[in-house]
Amino acid sequence: MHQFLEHLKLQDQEIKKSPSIHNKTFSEIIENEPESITDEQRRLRVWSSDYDPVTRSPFAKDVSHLQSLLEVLLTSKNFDRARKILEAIHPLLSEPHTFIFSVNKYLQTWSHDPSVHYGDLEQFFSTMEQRYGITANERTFAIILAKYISEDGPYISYLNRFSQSKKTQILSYIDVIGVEGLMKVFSDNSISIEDVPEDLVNLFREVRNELNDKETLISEPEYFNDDNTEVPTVDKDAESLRAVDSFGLKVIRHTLLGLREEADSKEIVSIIKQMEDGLGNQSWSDDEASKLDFFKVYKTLKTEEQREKFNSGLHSFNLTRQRRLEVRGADGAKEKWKHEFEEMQKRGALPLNKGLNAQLFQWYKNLLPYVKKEAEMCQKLMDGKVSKTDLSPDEKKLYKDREYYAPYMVLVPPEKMCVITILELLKLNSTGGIVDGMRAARALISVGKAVELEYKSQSLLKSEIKAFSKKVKSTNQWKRILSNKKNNIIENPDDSTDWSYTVYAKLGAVLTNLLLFVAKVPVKAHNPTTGKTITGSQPAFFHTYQFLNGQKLGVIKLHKEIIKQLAGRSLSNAVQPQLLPMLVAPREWHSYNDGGYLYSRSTLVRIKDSAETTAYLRKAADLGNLNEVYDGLNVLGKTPWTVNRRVFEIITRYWNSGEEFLDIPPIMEEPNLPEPLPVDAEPAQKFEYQRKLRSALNEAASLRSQRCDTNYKLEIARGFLGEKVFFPHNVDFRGRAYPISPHFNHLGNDLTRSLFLFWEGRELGERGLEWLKIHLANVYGVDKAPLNERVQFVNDNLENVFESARNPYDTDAWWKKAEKPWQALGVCFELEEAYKLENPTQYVSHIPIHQDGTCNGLQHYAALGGDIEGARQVNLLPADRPQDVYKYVASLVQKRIDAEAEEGNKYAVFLQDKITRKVVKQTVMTNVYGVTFVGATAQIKKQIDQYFSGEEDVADYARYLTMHVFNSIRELFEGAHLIQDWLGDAAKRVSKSVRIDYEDAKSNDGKPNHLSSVIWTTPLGLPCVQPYRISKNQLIKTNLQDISISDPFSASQVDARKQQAAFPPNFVHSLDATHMLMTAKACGDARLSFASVHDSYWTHAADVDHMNKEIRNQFVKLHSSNLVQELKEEFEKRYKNCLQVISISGEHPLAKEIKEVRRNNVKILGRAMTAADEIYLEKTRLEHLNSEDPEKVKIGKEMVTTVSVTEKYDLNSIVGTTKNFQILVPLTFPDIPAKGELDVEVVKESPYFFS
Amino acid sequence: MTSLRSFNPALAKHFSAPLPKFQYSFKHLARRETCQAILDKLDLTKKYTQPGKLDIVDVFSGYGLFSTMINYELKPRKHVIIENIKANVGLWKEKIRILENSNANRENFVLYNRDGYNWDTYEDLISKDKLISPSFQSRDKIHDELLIIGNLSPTKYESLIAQWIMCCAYNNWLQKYGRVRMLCFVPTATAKKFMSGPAFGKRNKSSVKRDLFTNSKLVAITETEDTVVAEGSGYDPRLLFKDQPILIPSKGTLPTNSDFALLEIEPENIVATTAIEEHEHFMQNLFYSPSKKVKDQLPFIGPGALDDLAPHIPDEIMVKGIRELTKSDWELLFHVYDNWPFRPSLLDQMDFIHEDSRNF
DNA sequence: TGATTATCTAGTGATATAAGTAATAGAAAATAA
DNA sequence: CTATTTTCTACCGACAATATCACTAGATAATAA
Repeated sequence: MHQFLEHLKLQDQEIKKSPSIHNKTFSEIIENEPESITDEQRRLRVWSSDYDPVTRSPFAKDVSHLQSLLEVLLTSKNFDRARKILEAIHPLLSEPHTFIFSVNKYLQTWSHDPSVHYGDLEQFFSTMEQRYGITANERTFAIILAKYISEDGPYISYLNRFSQSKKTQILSYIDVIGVEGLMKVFSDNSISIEDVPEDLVNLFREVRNELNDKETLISEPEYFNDDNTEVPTVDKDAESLRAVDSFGLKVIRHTLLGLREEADSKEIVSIIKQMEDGLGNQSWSDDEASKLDFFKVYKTLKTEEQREKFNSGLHSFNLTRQRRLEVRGADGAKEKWKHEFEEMQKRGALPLNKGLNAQLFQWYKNLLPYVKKEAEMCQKLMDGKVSKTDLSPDEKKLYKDREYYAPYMVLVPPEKMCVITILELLKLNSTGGIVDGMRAARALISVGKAVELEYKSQSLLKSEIKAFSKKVKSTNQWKRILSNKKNNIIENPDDSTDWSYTVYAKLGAVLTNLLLFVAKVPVKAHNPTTGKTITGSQPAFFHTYQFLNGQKLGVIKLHKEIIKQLAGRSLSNAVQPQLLPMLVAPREWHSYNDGGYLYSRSTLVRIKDSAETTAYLRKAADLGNLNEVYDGLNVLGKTPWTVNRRVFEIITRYWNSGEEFLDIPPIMEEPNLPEPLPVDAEPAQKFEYQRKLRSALNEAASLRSQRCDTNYKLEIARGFLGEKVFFPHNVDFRGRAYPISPHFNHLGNDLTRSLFLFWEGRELGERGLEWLKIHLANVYGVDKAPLNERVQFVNDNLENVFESARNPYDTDAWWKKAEKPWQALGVCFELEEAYKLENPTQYVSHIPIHQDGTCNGLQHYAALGGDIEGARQVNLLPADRPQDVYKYVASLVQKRIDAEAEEGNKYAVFLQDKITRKVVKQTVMTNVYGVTFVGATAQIKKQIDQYFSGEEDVADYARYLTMHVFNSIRELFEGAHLIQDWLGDAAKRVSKSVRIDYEDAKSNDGKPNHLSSVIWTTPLGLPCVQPYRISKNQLIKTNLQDISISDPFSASQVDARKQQAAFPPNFVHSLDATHMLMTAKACGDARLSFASVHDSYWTHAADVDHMNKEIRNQFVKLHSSNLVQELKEEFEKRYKNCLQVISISGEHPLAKEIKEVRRNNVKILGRAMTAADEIYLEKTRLEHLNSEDPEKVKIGKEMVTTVSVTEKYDLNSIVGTTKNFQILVPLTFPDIPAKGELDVEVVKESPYFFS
Repeated sequence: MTSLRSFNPALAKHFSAPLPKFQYSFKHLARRETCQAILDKLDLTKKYTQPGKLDIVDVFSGYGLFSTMINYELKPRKHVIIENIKANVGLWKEKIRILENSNANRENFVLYNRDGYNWDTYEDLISKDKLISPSFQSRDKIHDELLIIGNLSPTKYESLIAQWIMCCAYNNWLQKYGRVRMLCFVPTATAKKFMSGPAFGKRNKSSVKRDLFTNSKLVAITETEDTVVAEGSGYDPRLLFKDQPILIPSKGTLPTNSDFALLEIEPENIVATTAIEEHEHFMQNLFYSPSKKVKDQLPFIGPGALDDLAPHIPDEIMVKGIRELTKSDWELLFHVYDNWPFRPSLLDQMDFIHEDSRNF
């Protein structure tokens, strides 16, 4: 015992600080620099639990910096520098075997250099082998093989050095060897089909039979253009659309989407021509391809065969467009500005309020030389052509800064960087709570990230071009040949390294600063003293700061003139083209970071700052645990959509009127500002004035941002009219799915949702027609009646429906009174069309029908708790009519209040007749999210405010009412609350626990660190890591201002409060997400079109019955096991090596015993015991107990620690007395609440479970 | 030590009782000797020569030793104690009870159980409850019938002292009756900042405003614990030299070892104009980076400010650091700014974060 | 030349910034005595 | 080790404070031996 305490004394000597390489510039890094790094420093650390095989490298930040430097230096062919970086990486790696990935990266890029020969590669590798003891993997061999091939070396004999299985693996690296290379290899007769990877067999066959279809060879892939080729725009259309333009609907189609490709449109146009007979007397000319309403054509097709052919032709056309969209988007924007600029010049004067685009082009022209110059300076610096010696201190600083970002500045052509900078700054207008401006930090980061995105798209494109070299067939055809290949063929998923925030910020700051410098706007003003009108130009952007509760906030503001020109519109081009909806199905998810768009990387899980989440995810992906998640998401991604043109036209008309209509806000008028006060007004009045002013401005800003947001949605929708579109999805950390494309997606409000149609159609049938009607009733607001009554409701209103469809603009049209009017209108159109047919059931419907869970969170809680009464209220039990929870709660509240009113309670008397469903709804909903009493009171207050004239104290009434609502909810969902409480308690214990690890436990203030997040695994295998930690801020100096961002690499303490409060809702959400993904998979397997908004599942009317069955089956399947019990077991495993702090009475015998142990230890230690010390001793004890050495075990058994003495006691019995003595005990979890009698199977028979 | 001439013997027993345990982050003078020394230094009897006419508004007096002593010295017509912290209200009720018993409260203490932070308190004090009715006096001199005492020692009340200073400029609140002297206990950090002169490291916007709108003295400071005070981390040395503040022994405070300072603030004769509001923004913009020079900070004044204003500003000011600017420098800059046609409106400069207030 | 000391630098932590706090209440965490 | 004071108050999608200075440790330059 004594010795351990002595050892503990030694531990006090500080561990040496690690070097910080992450903010060294490329030239400051020398190979092998950190030789001083010890194995101890390099040791892998754990995140939340040492049970999980998920680790954290202490140098992750440095390694990531070096890897990104390596990549960009290689791209710019600085091989010497890159090599230094490469060798600097090695000592920082906690797992040395991963070094091979970096080596391969170097090797591969280096091998493309013409001056390098295959001998050099082999030489280089053997050097590395000797120096670092790494072993080559198949990719390494593939790289060398590729060099052999390209130099016509003896590649076959090289390949034949390897065993057959190894050969096969080497050949599977298409991205390295390239299709052309593979063809060479395959054409060699010594290679047999057994050597060929399974997924390349097609290619192999193709090669061996190639002679048969030589004529399909074309000289080069169609998109293989240089960056400086012009992107065609269509003048005629731009002209004819200007009228629309003035209403605020700009057209993105011809700049972003209609990058017209003669070659590619040919195929689809010819298909359409072939089908002309079936299309009546319409005819199509070539150049109309870009204006085609593909959906309109598609709908008219009669046979399955036709449709298949059409879809296939369209796919090929769209694939090209999608590529262009992602890779060339920035050019499109520039061309549009240029076009308008030239038009303006032709017409002479440049009117002030017109021609925003021309203005932008002017900025672009002014900005370009500066950016070019900056890039040149960076290049010079990297070439070592700048001497550092005779610089002034200021210049030295500048130099140092430039040295940091230079490697990243020379990657993307200056032209593109200019466009990106302008677009980003305009896009961010009015974000982050800043009116007419943006947060500077966000702006800089965004610009930096946008450059990165551009660079990555470009390099992905380049590597694709390399893989499919020029001489092969059109890429599309090859892709088809290779389509059954599992992995991404154009990229190695291992080597994606994000740039650091420092790089984003510095790069962004350079570009932003230059733009702020050059961008001017013409102004006119009256000089108040002379009365003359002055004209001149002023900076278009203005860097300033704002104070928020006494905190400084860097801000970039836009000039009023620019704001005027934007006039509450959004800039269509500003939507990152890489993130628009897709024209082809997204790439399937194959890995945690591989899926979605073609040329930009998305992650499976949206991660805020948590490297921990990424680590867990990566591990899960490596273990193959995520496949079911992929499957579900892939179903969502494969659902093709189109825009509902009829509804769109109606919306546009109301939108263009500029007036308020339903949920369309009016065009902004001047905000209604309060009258200014005299200067010597009382302080109280002044502050009141400020308050009013703020609220007026806030209101105006809300309206405008709403209008702006809607504008974005409509513009994107317009761009995709008639198109077949897809939405790539990913999930939040709980597994809930979201479309990646912002603004316009089916998760939007009523207006947005009404624009969505399934591309595929399904004949209604009897049931489908009924469901269509039920859907109408639902969106109309009649969703609490039995299904037949809902059908009846629509039947009763059929005339109204038809009338709505025929005269939608009527002032008091029926559809406008619906709860969700736009969607109602959509259904009206559909029904009217259907009834035009003799037999409406034969109508081919495209509209999605929604099935919503009633209080989905509570449904899961009820299933978890087996709580029959709760289950009944949320329709888990079969019933004749749907239960309305809100109404029921309201009635419970009513009962309570009535009772108290009897007794003369004045609150009760007043509120007696004011208890409605609406009053309680929000509180019931948010109750699942753990709303507190105060929060709920605020909600209720808002609801009952209207009944008060001002004098009475509304808050008292609200509080009173809230109390009853809370009690009623608790009474009704007793089971749910028990579960909720259990989850909360478990989360609290975890987030307040201490790992048995001295280093972790030690902290400055003597209190133990709490480092364990709540982590659980969904039934589909997705690890959920709650990302709530106390963030540590990192300061980045840029030449615009310093910015602080939370350091994503810090492993700081958990935010216990947040962990606890958020766990119950997060857990339930992870379950509903699981349910959704399971249902998606099932529906996908049944080939239904499927979409979802968390707890609302969509499909064709005809397929609703089928989907409903799946919804119920999957729910039962999900809840067939005791999920809470499993969770508890998972927790017990994961946190078994953790201690928790509990408080007991100081008088308790255990307390006395512990005091005794502490006293003894203090004597030896010579200082006060900290919690960390106790943990250290306990850790030592456990190590000895678990040792192989019986001698050690013996010592362990004899050791007495503050923790070991607690083993004799039943801790649960101690808790409860006066608590003032804190002790450490092993982490345990309370027993789970007893499950009720509910058999989940019954939901299979419950019609209103989802409806 | 001289006699405690200002100590009210009637309260001797009261102040000999054990000190209250908790102070709600307020700090107080706890020794009669210290208070006496401060009162001697303030020499207020010369400034308020008509005892029968003086009203004292005493905010957050708390423990109240200093209040009772200043009361005993000045013998005011009314001494309004504004307090609403339960424990302190109790203390004051006790004091008044004692005084009433001993001499019918000839000290004229009135307890006003309201929140001293709230502006309405002062409004009601005069208009509704009419405890005092101050006279409007000319702004040529300091008001001699009204005195404000405020214990703003909790750091969170730093905003209050800042606002009280602005009331001097805007001639509102109690300052509308004339230039009313204020005696304020403030945290040491606040005193160091607010009392800094030009070029001192802690010079900030508030200290400029203090310069512009008031004539203030540092009356007393608490003893610093550590003998070694780093350069620039203490008070402005010129200030210490000029005002020769009384040193409050660290054991003479309640709670012990707490640090604070006493300021005597006399409003200057300022005419309230809208320009003052604009100047506030002007100062704020320049003070974004207080270590930079005027020429570096001018662009933050508004779009085009550097080009438009620079020609009107003398070079020697342009190269001065923001903190180095003196009162007259600032006045010159204000003048230039006032004449700039493109100067941004108050509305444009308002710091404002839009919050999404949408709910279901 | 090697050792020692002065000087410089980057990195870290603390503090200030503005200038209504509160219209609400009750538990939990933080902090001071 | 208690009592008081402060903090915070609904989940997710959705991301952010910055300038300055004093102080430290480690690196570099300078100096004297």
